[in-house]
Amino acid sequence: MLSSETPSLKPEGLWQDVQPEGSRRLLFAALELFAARGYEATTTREITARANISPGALYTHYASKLELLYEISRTGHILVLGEVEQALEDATDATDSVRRFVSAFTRWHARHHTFARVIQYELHALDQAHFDEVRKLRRRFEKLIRSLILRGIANEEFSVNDVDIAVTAILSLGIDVARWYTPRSVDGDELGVAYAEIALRILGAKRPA
Amino acid sequence: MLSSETPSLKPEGLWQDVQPEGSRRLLFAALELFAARGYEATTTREITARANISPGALYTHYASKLELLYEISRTGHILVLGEVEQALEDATDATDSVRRFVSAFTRWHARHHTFARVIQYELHALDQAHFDEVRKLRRRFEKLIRSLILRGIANEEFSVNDVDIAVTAILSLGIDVARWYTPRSVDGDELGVAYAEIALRILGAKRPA
Amino acid sequence: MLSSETPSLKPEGLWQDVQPEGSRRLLFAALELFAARGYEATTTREITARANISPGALYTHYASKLELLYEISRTGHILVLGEVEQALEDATDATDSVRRFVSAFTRWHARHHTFARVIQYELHALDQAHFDEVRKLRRRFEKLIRSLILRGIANEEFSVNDVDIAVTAILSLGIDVARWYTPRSVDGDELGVAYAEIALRILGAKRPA
Amino acid sequence: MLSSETPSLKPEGLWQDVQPEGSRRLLFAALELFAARGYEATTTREITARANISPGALYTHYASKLELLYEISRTGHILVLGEVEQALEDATDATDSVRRFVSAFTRWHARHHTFARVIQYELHALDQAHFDEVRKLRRRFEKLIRSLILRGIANEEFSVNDVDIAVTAILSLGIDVARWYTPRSVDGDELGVAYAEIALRILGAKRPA
DNA sequence: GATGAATGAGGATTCATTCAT
DNA sequence: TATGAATGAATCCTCATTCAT
Repeated sequence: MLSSETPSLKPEGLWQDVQPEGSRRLLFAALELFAARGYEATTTREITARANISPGALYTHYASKLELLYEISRTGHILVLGEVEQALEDATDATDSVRRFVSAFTRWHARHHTFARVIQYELHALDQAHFDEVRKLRRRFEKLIRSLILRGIANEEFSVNDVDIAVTAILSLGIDVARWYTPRSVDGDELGVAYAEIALRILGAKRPA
Repeated sequence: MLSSETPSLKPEGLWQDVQPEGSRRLLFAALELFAARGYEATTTREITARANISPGALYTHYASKLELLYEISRTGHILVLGEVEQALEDATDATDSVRRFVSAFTRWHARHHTFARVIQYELHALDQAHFDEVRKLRRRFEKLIRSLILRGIANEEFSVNDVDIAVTAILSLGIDVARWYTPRSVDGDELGVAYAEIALRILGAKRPA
Repeated sequence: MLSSETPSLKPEGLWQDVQPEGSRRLLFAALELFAARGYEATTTREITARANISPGALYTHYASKLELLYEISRTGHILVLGEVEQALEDATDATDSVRRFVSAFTRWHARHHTFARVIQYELHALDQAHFDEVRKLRRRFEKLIRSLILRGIANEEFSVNDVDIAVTAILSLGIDVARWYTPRSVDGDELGVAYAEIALRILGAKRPA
Repeated sequence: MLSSETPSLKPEGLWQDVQPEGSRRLLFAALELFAARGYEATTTREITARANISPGALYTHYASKLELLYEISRTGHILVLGEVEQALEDATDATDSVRRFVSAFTRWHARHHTFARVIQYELHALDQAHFDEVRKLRRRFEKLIRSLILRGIANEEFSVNDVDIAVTAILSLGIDVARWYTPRSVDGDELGVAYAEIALRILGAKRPA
């Protein structure tokens, strides 16, 4: 029932170089199950069954169920970051940058809502060391959007009451997409565009259009 | 260690009429544990230990661990709804209404972030029937904010591109507070005020102040 | 097959005050299985089956399989020590004392060879903390026999080349009984008497008889 | 950490003709691990890792983990027997023979305490057929020392109450060395000499010196 | 011979729930 | 109502062994 409904737009080339194949299949299986049921509600047997390998074979590839979660979390964060950074490459002013950031960030969370659900809502299961690694990556999003906002304020492109709250709100909107999004609701691209517009409104951008 | 850190501002009178006392203590214990560890990662023994009763006694009060989650989810939703509805009582125009709605909704999620975490992120564990009950309650928030927005548009108080997306974004901001909020970050009241302002910007309100 | 062959002379009153009954039955079951197969080769399911309880019930009584081993080891050492100390109560000179020590020590290892096998050969499985506890008890045997030997030397009852080696050899003889003894070979009492005689010979006792 | 502490005086030429090298390395690896942790607590992966070969390669050399234990047990017994027999070659009377037997037997157990631990305490894991093979070898020690004692009694060199018990005690002392010996305690040669003396005392030898 | 991914039965332990007291 | 011993299915993980390469 899981596989048929949501064909799960796999990010192109996702984990394509993970070898051997069993390792890669485990990542995909765990990703979809963690997203659907949550980390603790997913059993290792469900994962291996979905990956078409025996129960024990999980451990020839990963040290534990938790390591699988960490690997997914880590690569997930790197993927979004990559997408956002790429979107920012040809940006002009702060307004354009924020638009690009928000639409890329939002679009990723919509398109890869399965993946996004895991990296946004299953981190609590990680142990401290792994959690800290992931947190470092997460901080980069915050720094990035904050610097764009500050630039826009300096330029007088934006008019913001409280920078911290603006940062939080803009990231929050994108992250929460993972919670409510289903492919039926909106197209990811459209949502990205609409959310970029919303972000600019939040920032009191002078020329939002 | 759980109890000391976050004194968990108990909503005044929360569950005050739940009898006998064991039932009430179980609700509080489960609430804090579900919030801290998640539903599946919490054991019934942890709950009963925290409630100072024997493991078996849970079942003299509730039919199952799941019923405890349902009871928490249900009352949680009713509480927010009550708070929001009360805030709307003396509202004037759509702008004032949205401000009241968003600041009440946000403030509740901040002050009762423990509670909010459970009702926003642990619903997946409910069975279909109970989930549907809760969903009915959740729909009321959506209907409420949507009607306010539509009124503001009709009044020409607001200027909105896509109503669905505006509804989603505004609720999203409030809900996501449960994920990131800690008492150290901001005061719940202030956050409510700031988020109300943000909501009005999202809606393109003519006189946001 | 285990239970029928060796009726396993239970030390009178052994664990008779252990409550509840499940705990006591587990001790007996584990004792016989650890003796017969070794700690690692014994499964918790074998133990619980022999104790006539369900697999999970082991953990209502003991924290782990290892704790069961520790409990057996600890009480075993205390039992031998008690028997030896009691035997020494009415001792006269060093010669008499050594005779009483060795015959009690040896007799215990023969009669309770099942028990003895566990406390002499399964200690390697204990963790450091528990092992240290048991080692403290073991040192008391060494101190005890050493003090008797030293007294006999001072009295000129004994004539010994190397006290350390004599201590080791005498304890060694008794301990090794656990390895080879079967009820068919010799009676425990007779063996005790014969080994006491051997010990006195080792010590070069003047009047061994 | 295992290898550094106890350089494990390898019996000269031990397994020197075992070919190919992987087979020999496996024997050494298994020997040290079985001695340190016990047979069941040792995994085949630990053995192959220590032997610097892949997990699967064990099975190109031996049919099973158990065969490795058997091979070690068998050769171990043959080695001690060889050493004892060689020591007896130039023996004169029964007194001299017992002295040579006991000191060789004891010295071997001390010097090769690692090896000795395996052949004395891990036999329980063998299957019946292999155990019987080993038992045949073990009987030869008993027969040998018994014949020496009987000769000494006939010669009136010795004065013994119970031959069976004397045989058992003397072998017992040597075997138990494997349990307690560490290179720090005593030198193997000295221990052999001291234990030979003790054996002669046990036998009531007329001229022990 | 050697590799290392894969197997699958079985290991200790957990845990929601039951039930005699 | 409450207890706490007991249940038994399920959990994560291990491990001797196999086998395609």
